[in-house]
Amino acid sequence: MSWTDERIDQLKGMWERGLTASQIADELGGVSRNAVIGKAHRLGLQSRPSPVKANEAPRKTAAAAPPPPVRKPAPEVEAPRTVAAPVAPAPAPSRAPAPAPTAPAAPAAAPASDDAPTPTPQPRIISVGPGGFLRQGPGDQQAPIPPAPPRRLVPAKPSAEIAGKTSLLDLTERICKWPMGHPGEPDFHFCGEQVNPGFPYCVEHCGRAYQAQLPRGTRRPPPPLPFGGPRVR
DNA sequence: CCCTGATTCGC
DNA sequence: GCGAATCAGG
Repeated sequence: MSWTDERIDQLKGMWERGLTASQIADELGGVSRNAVIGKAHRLGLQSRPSPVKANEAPRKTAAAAPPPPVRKPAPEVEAPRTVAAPVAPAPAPSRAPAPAPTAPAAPAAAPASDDAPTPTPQPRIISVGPGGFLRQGPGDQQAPIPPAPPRRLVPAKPSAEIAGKTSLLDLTERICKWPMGHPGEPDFHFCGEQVNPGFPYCVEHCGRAYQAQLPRGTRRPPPPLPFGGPRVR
């Protein structure tokens, strides 16, 4: 895979939205986590909290000059943002339910007397597809991208139903991918158990996913539930 | 162990 | 420019 403009845009977007390099990597596909990080840096994307780069000059109790394990005389080029200060813990504004008071006045009694053209209320035909997805007609296409982000984007908070559940983004090679519920439902999630090594599911769900191959001619045991069958929870 | 991002360096 | 290998902290 190569870094097409499109893929680079995706990378930028996800990186800025705070997805981890791993997530971005398998979202894009065809690239490794390292590739994503490498590309991000080459693009000059802002670095993010790294576990390995907490502070700058942590001179330990080494009395003598510490042996310079320096691999390379790093170019002194450095941003003027010299925050040599003793890493004061930034006053992290707790994400409390504190509504931004600076929010532009709500359009409560918005004097709509302006010349806004009446948004012709056309009859909308909306149907619900499998899984609860809304079907859109050709004319229902939204503008490709909502106009400039109104405010700082905050990672979507998981809905209450899904809290603590295993979501699509949580899946890795060692997490059971057995779906719980049905796509489109508010509480749809994945099993999330430790995987049965070598399989995409945990031991229990492997038992559900795989049937032993029986010798020809033998009578089939209890038929498994058909996929479209009664919902089992 | 798993994860994370940063950096280096051969290609 | 690319990304595997490596490093190093959580």
